[in-house]
Amino acid sequence: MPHELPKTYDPTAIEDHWAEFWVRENLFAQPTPEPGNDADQSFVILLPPPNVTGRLHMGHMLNQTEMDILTRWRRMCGDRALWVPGTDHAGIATQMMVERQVVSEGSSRQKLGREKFVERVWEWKRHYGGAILDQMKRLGASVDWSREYFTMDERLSVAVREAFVKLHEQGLIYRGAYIVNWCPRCQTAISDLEVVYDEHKGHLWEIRYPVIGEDGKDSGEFLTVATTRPETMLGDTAVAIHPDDERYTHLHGKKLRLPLVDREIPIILDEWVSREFGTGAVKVTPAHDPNDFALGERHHLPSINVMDDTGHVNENGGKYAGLDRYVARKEIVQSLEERQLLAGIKDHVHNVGHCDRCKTVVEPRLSTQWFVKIQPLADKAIEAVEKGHIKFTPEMYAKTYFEWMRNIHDWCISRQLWWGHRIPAWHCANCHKVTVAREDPATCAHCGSEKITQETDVLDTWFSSGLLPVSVFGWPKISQETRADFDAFYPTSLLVTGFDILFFWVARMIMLGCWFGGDVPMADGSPRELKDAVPFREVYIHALVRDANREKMSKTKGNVIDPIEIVKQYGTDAVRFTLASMASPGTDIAFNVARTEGYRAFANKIWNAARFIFMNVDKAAEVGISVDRSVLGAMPTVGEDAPLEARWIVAELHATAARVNESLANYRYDDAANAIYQFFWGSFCDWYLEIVKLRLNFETQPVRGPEAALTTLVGVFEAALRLLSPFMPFLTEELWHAVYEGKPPERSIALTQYPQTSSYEGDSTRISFRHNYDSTVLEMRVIQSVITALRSHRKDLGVPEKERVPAVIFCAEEDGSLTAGYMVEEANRQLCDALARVDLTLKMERAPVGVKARVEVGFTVVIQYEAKIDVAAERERLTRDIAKYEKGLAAAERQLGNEGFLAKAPAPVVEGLKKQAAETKMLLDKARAALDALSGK
RNA sequence: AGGCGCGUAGCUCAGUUGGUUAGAGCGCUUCCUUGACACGGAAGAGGUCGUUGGUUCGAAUCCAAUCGUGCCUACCA
Repeated sequence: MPHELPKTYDPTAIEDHWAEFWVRENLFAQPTPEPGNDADQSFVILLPPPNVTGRLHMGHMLNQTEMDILTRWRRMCGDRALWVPGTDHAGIATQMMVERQVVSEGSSRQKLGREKFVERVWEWKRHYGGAILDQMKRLGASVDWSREYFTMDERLSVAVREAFVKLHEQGLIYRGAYIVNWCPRCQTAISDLEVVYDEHKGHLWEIRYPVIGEDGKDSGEFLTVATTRPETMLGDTAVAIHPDDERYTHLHGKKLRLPLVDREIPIILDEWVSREFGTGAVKVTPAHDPNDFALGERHHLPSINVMDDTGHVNENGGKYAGLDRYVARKEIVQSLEERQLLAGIKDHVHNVGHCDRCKTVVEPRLSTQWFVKIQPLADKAIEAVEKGHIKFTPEMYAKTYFEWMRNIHDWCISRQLWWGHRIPAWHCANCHKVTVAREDPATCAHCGSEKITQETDVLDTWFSSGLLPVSVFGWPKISQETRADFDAFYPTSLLVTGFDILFFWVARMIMLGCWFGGDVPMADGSPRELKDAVPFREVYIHALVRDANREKMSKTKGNVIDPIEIVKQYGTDAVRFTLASMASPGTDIAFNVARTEGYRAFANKIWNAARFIFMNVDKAAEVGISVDRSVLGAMPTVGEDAPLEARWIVAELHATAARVNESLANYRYDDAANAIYQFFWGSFCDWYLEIVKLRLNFETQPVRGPEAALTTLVGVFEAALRLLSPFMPFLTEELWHAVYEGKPPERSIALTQYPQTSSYEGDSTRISFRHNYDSTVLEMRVIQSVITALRSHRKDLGVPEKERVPAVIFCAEEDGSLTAGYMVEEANRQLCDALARVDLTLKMERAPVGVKARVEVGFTVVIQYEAKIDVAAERERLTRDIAKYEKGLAAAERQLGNEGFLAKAPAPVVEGLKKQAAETKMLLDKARAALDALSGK
């Protein structure tokens, strides 16, 4: 069956087909292994769950490309590879989205009521929630779709409830009134990490608070405070000054009358107050500021909440009640001014916190919330990394991790939302105590009353996603029958994620994983130690994908690159390769489509190499020669008697495979990708294919030569496809199937063996890669440099491209015997003849002076061609060369004359430099002679 | 305010423990539509490695200072 491939590679024509094929065939499903399997053989990776409302962006694509490369690589290396996909229910984002939808229909969340609204969210999720995973399917991510999770799934919800109840039993969950970041628009508490600070030009209002005299009446004196949020004064319960502030010593023990509210408040002394800032007197509003709250605790001050859920002044605000916080601010400032209590307004630049989701200004607010007492969990999480049970790449992120973990605050886990895991706590109307339970209780655990109602708050989304590494493998329901997954797949091998997620997934998964993973005994029944309780053994952190100008992508700037669009234009493989080749650990990726264009060209190059190969396979078939496909699938080998190019390309393939395997083991996707690129294009196509063309003359040559050449050609190509496959799964899948002409030994290239160099050892009739690599490559390099010198020289002389010309290569004694040794071989001279289009003669002597020549280390070539020599240009070139050589030689001689260098530098370095100096001297002499000869004319 | 990075060719980036003449892709110049490929081939040009000082026989690499630049954390009213 002849191969029919179009001249240009068109990714769109094949990618959909294979993407569907991989999913349909369930190719990457990793069934639960039989008990007793070695967990060390597993490579397990959990997709950091994208937001269910999300669309795929470049960051995801980078993240997934890296995971897919590793997973495909480990799978092909023989590991039990498992990549588990899923999505996160994303409490606030999803609720917001559906709420907007409901409002656009003229209804509202409140009108629908909790139950109906939650049903609406589920409905939305069923219809649109799979978008990002569908995109993943199209991009060929080799995940196990049969294990797809959603954080609100029943089995994962069981884990959430278990974790909550357990932490509660352990005394690590408490409920209380504290200052939290409150979003008045989302009407929920949000985490510190969901608050983004923006610099904002505001004001510092200075307000005069009347001092109350001994008699209980205003003394006529004032204490001036400074504030950026004057409206919070309605809730002031003190004013604080520094105890050593001499300006205010006489006010110690006095009271003030809070303007507009007429409340008597004390002056308190606290060293926290900065004497330099503002007026040195700070109003204290414990219900609306975390620092003030702490002051209030220290000084036993009451907290007066003056704001409601929506950011409006509440009934405690007297006549300002009902006003929006900014309207209230304006009116309060005006009232103060009218009463001459405003001492001044100064411009003040400060940071204002905004809700990460909706950009509304966050209101620090006292409210009753549920918290996790985090220190015990953090301690374990710190220990796990300190002891090396979890390794970070790049290492510097461990520092960031420690920094954050060591300064951690208790975790506010309650959210005033409807979409999420509802907190399993019931309040009793009778005894007012709380019942926390695994199963919904009918009565209060304390007094037996039936008048109990479930807590309305839900849990922070991270509470559930942080549990994923344990929960996706069955925790907490680990029994003798159900534990096979956990035994085989926990701890997972690796988490791949962006640095911006360090404190979300990474930190939380480590804390919760170490805490609950340890509950599950090992397969042999022994207790699980911390090193095996960790959720993953390694963390690889990648950087940000920026635009071509290194700008951060953002919707407002309009510079967002949609990966799907780029994929449509250039093909998935090209985009993947772009990301991989730039994914150097710790460096942001400036995504430039010019580069993707280059890798599309690379794909096209391989495609055309395949066309060439298939063309020859077909030609061979016509004369009855067929390729022995039974030798494919392993690492190609050749005998010592094989022609140079065959020995060389096989040696290069082995070297490349070694480098790629090593690079991937160190997360050097860039090194790995570049090594393959260099091999495929620079070695295989540029040199090997050009040479092998000479061998594939089926009509005129004896059969054995072309047949052997064809076998090596196909063998190396097939192995190289496997090497490239994790990076370019689509192209390689297509061509690999074509190599086997529809009768492949596996369903997919992804299930074949990854090229390894170790398989090359042990067979003495074959050249050993390690043993012969150097000599083969050296020989080839010499041939290449001769060919390049000839080509270059042709250009200098202006020889027409197609013209075949006589040439002489001079290898004098002083040049050493290396080149001469190789050029004595007729086969090698023939290679030079063919690739440089010359008729080459070897002369073991010095090149004649005064002849236009090309001088190289080890040899000189002269092409016999009548050419007009541009004397001026030639002189300029020689002069430039001489200067370069002189400089190099002087530097080398200076160092060689340095006794310290000779005494201390290692011998190979000294030897190398000596050799280099000699070579440079030779080149310099010849260049000088040539210049003299030129001038003599 | 603290912490962490980065500064190498026109652009985007490699350069692992200091060691021979600092690499790649894209872009650029010249020539070539030769039977795999013009998304191609061939040959080239292009860098005092931000600056200054130090350690060393030897520094892009280590140290210090300095300039520039980016990010993270905190959030003094």
